[in-house]
Amino acid sequence: MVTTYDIAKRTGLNQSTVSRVLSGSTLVGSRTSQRVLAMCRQLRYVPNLQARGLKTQRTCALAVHMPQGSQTILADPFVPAFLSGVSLQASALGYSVVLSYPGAGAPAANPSLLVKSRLADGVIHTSPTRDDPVVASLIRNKIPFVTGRYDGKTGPLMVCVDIDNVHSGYQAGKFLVSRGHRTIGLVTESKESIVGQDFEKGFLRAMSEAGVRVPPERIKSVPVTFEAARQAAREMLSQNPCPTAIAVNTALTVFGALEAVRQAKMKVLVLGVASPLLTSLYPHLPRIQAPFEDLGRQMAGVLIETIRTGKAAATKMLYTKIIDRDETIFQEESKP
Amino acid sequence: MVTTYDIAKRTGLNQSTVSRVLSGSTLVGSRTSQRVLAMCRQLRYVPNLQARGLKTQRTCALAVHMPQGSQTILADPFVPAFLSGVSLQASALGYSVVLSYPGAGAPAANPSLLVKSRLADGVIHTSPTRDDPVVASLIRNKIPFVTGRYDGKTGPLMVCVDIDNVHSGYQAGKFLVSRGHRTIGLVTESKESIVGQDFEKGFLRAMSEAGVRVPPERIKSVPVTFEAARQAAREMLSQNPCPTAIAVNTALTVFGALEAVRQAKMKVLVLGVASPLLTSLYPHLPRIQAPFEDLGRQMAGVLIETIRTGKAAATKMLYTKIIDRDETIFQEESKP
DNA sequence: TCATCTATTGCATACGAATGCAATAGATGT
DNA sequence: ACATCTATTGCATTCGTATGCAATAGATGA
Repeated sequence: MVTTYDIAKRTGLNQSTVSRVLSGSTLVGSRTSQRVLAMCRQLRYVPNLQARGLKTQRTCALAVHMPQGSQTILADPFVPAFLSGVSLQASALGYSVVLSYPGAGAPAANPSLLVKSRLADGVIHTSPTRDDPVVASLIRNKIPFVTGRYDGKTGPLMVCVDIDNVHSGYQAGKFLVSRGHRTIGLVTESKESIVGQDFEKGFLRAMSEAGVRVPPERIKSVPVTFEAARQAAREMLSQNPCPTAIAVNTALTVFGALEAVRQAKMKVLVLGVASPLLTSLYPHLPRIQAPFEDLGRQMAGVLIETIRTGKAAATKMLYTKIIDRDETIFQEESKP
Repeated sequence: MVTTYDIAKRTGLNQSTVSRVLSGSTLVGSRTSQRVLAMCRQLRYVPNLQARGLKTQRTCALAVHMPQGSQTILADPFVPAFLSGVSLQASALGYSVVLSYPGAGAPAANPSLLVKSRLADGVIHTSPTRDDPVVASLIRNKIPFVTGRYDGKTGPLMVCVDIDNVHSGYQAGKFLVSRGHRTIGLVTESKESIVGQDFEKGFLRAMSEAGVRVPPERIKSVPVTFEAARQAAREMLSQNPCPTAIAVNTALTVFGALEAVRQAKMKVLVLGVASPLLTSLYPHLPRIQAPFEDLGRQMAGVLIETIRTGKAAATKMLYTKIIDRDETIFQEESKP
């Protein structure tokens, strides 16, 4: 392994000077600096980040804590897009990414431990649950972290970045109204989910603004499964009056609703959350596109800011778009 | 931060003794050992892995290098399942996981750099391309790594672990024959792909063993897109004789083939690679299940073995299963 | 020419854990 | 009681980098 001592020896300088060149200190003469950098390239010097971290007390790494329910998650376009966003932004800012998985052994299972054992400087925590013990632990240990919308206790180094689902529902509702629909059904994930609640809230606001009444039987909360969504949509389609459009708020349940419409052989528009597969299967369908990759980007950026400044960056909201035949409409015009 | 010195001070021992207790040395008295461990718990001691790594020259971390084509990848059930397997096995063996992404900045974009900068001890490299420069770099730098099937140059610390696609194709063909099919079409990914070639090879072997002739127009290689697969299947369905079954070798193209069958309103069996969505949409369809999570597990395990022993572990092959109405058949019986 | 000042560079040490070697304690034998 | 041996423990150093402080060079002024 090539160290700063090797560079120093070959250039006839002191290790400390080499170190200063590498950390961009202004205390070094430009000729010396050139010489050192040339030698570093020649010997293919790569800094030892463990040693650097030991000295500076920082790791320049972010831990990403993934939710466990692989079953739910696997069907989602969320993970790869999100991780890609996190990775790209992190590395653009000089940070690397470490994974944390519940169910794994220590310290990987516990993001607080990951930070305390100096494998990361902060944590990205996706989809917190109510009274999330992981969040509590992060606050207690004064660890910089960013999470989704969270109702519980907050901390001085905690930041929230999330997709605005109220806005998403509002946008969806407004879009359908603008397309002439007046009898609109809604299929959201179960009542316990904040995501689902928010979407419904926004949707209903759009309806009331448009003067459209939505009777309770036209709003169905279901578990996030294909079958549950299909059942719900099927029941809705047999109602009188039958909806001309159905809004759906997850990337999986869309397929259930579409199947119901298909089986019923009816012309009912399904507006759901985009996934690459949905685009492939129904390229002409309008859809709600959630910015998962950007969510990763923003979370990484905001977390690094928090780590660097030592105080929580500002909360951030991201907005969905409605995509219609490859044209983006309703992009941000109705953003609060 | 609580260090071994703090533990030493509070127990009246020397730091070296504390360190020995923590690393499980036999050179320590059991009473002393108890005392130290109790104090560690009391002070919530967490070892500083940067310091440990600096001294031991190891990081106990694996780098996972993900392929870039997010477009292809996003539709796949591969990423989340695979990462989950890697994470779980790695942490079970005391390792953590670092992400490497092409397109990211240094060192995250280059797994060799990740190892040289001491962020990981070895690399998991999924889906190598022909003459992969990343593989070449890993070999040149004598870095322990595991990758998929690879035809090019090999190295002393390189291990291959992959899903046996010849076997998968063979299994698929044999299954369809056992179900009475004799006119069978095949849709594989494009000719350049080793995965597709292998699948076809195995499939054809099964056909010839069964004495079934497959004319060239019943074998189609297509790009991995919904639309290309649909076209290919549609053409096949208009042939005379029309196939009674079509085998498809990716998790995305299945949907294209299914759509073609559906539009043609024909009763043709589509046997494709399983994904959670496929299971949701067509729960009763038999399907090829690829062990992505296990692939992650095995790759992590084999890599850690290679790191620990300093020489390449044995190459490993994993086998797909055919799932039929929640019963697994053809599991390993035809494994070479 | 000499004093003074600034721009560079070198020296020494610290970060926290691991480990070879020396030192000490207690146990054992005679 | 003494020597010898083994089981523990302590001491000192190392890993590679960063950084406060001291030292030196060259530049500037009078």
